Amino acid sequence: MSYQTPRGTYDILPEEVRKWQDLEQKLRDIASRYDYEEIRTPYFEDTGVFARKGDSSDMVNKEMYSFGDNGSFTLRPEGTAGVIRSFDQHKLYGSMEMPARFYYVGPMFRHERPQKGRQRQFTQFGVENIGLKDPQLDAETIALGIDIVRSMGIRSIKVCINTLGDDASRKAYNEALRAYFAPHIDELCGDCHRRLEQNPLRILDCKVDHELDLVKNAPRLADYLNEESRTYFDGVLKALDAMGIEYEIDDRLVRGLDYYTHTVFEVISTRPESGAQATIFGGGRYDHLVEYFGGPEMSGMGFAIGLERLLALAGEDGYTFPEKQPLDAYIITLGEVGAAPLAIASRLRQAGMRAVANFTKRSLKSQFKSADRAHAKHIIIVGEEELKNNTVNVKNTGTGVQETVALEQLLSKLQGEE
RNA sequence: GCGGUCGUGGUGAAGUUGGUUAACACACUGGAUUGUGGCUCCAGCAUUUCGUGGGUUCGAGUCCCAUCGAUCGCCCCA
Repeated sequence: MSYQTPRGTYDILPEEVRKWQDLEQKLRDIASRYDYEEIRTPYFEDTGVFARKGDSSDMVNKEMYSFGDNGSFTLRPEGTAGVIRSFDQHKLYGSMEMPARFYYVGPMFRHERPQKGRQRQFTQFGVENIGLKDPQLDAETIALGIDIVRSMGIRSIKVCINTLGDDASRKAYNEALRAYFAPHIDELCGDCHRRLEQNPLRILDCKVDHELDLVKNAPRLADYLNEESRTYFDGVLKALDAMGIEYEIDDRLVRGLDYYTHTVFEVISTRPESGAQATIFGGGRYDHLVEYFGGPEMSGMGFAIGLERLLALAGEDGYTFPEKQPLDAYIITLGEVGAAPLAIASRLRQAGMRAVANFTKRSLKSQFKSADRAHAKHIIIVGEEELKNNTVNVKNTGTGVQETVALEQLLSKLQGEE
């Protein structure tokens, strides 16, 4: 019998785990600077949490892992829905200071064809703030994401931003788009036929049709924004300017989830190696999700970062991850020494040191090699002869100096050389 | 879901128009040095085996089909 990881999943081996731990530490530190607190929701929810009526995204329509009676449960394909569901379920709007600020880290699941930077189980870090609708908060949320990307040494990025406007603006625009495209439906691709009904906005960023003059000359949302929406967006841009964050306004940017209103953004890698999956993080404001899950009328804002992509870019951009911690002591043996190495290692660990004892009777040479590989600061040689006098030999691998040390003085000797 | 490329040991890989013995390097293990490593030298290390399962052939790692996986592009998105 031999098994391997299912398609689109992967093991994170110890050497890689060190990188993940480094990254997770940074995520928590940065989130904490903005006073975000972690929230942990289940890895699966009732299917309805994700499959909201009228959602046109592929993620919700054909990429979900559903199971149970009639597919009543679904492995979470994204983080926002679960957080908002939880916020409403526990009526946190009644007990928390607004805006409530949450972050989450964990696996997401989508049934897609795997590719570089696209797995079936992948990891996202995301933030959501709920209960305050203010342009400055939108800008601050984007800044948080950029802080994270920068902390991993990634510099080659571009911030793309757009506004979808409020309901009235969006409704007017959608009608204009339908009216514009309907007579030309034969010129559009199959996916866009569906989009015309469900969410005509998405025709604009269709990869198949975007070169068509028909699409290029389509009505622009900017022309349908009402005063309030326009002012809000200007406020966001001004706030970004104030922080010195450069951005590009992309009026084709509409995002994958249909729940967005007003600000939407994407931060992409400009390095060519990142391939087709260049988006590092993306998100936006959502005015109706809190209400949808049974809460009050409250607006929220958030984004999600793909951590696999972040780590890949950190490596490509030359970020150096912390080295494995060296051992304080590696204990090797000569002759018949019984359980003495174990006892010594145990004592060192009680004192808070990292120690490993070699239990094999291999040649000195190979035991020294093992000690080298462990990058031990000290090699303790427990020999049959010395043990009779209650001593061991201690070699400092930094200086190369070797001394005979009485057992009861070993600990203070090692600590003295720290 | 669609299209292209690929799949040989622990790793990187060589493998000619299908023809006895699957290079080479690194890593690993042991020895030279029977109580002291990081250098050097020597030896061992895929032995019904070339992702898996069928097929063609006197004969297949080399050809065909299927399947699983990886990878790149499309779609989608983090």
